[in-house]
Amino acid sequence: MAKRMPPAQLATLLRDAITRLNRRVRQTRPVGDLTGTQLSALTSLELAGALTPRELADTERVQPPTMTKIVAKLEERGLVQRTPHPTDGRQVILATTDTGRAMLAQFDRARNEWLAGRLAELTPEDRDALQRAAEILQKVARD
Amino acid sequence: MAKRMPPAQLATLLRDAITRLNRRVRQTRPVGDLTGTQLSALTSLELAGALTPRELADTERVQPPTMTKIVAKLEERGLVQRTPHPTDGRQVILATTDTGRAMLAQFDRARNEWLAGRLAELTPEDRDALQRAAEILQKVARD
DNA sequence: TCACGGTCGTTAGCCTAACTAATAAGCTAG
DNA sequence: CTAGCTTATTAGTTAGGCTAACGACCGTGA
Repeated sequence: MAKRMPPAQLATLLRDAITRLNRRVRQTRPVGDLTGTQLSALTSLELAGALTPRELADTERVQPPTMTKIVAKLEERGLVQRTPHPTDGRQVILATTDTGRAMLAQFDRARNEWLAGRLAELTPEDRDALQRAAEILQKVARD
Repeated sequence: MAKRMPPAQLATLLRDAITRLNRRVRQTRPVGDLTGTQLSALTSLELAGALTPRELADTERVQPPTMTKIVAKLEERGLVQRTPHPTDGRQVILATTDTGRAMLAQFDRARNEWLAGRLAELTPEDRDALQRAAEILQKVARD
């Protein structure tokens, strides 16, 4: 591995690597027509269990009106379900439907296929390094 | 660090980490108004020296009409320059102008600021891990 | 108790960025 | 020299983001 570099240079290197990999992964968008944004929102919702639109917007780092549109499309396809909030009449509770969960599993598999294949070709040491890095990056990205 | 995980699971973890970090970095769009797309195209062009619109579209993994629009905006701001192809009358040669190069340097600095700050807060060991990971990811992303 | 300020979700309107289809211009091989 | 390919552009559509504005609803303080 190359010499230890200053944070600014590492930032450039990391950003470049991540941008490229991200494009790469996005290109392998599979059959069916959930866009990346929709898939991401649906995933967040599934992970959280149930969220209000506002909460989902916050986790997706998007403004509420944007989330309104995204949710509308997901609802159109029967992937998420709205129910009224039990005590607060303003709020709405969003949750994934069974259809949504099934779709999610299917897409996740297809989406991961390319990257997983690539990773399988690496040495176990390289994979360990990436696993550690992923955990660090999660922390860094978290606000 | 967690137990060693199979490639498919690592792929999910990595993809998630990278998606989040990418959004984060994109949010720190600096002063002046070059969009991410425009910045990316300008960068590719600068790295390659000179390209035709088709070649630039290919490197950006975008369809030619999309690149037409991007280039039009960059040209409007005097950041890239078109010159006719010496032998093929259909083609056009694109290159960055001095203004474009200056803008590029400035934006790159601003773009890195947030991430570099974040990285500076990590331990040297964590930074080493990220550096190694970035190098591995470059390889993985390279077709 | 009720009026008023704040919150939640949505609508409307705008912009960027991507796509496909169609077209004009130019090249090249038979 | 013409028929067919390639290059770039134009036109039109869709997704996805934003801000501004609004109606419905909550909760608190006079």
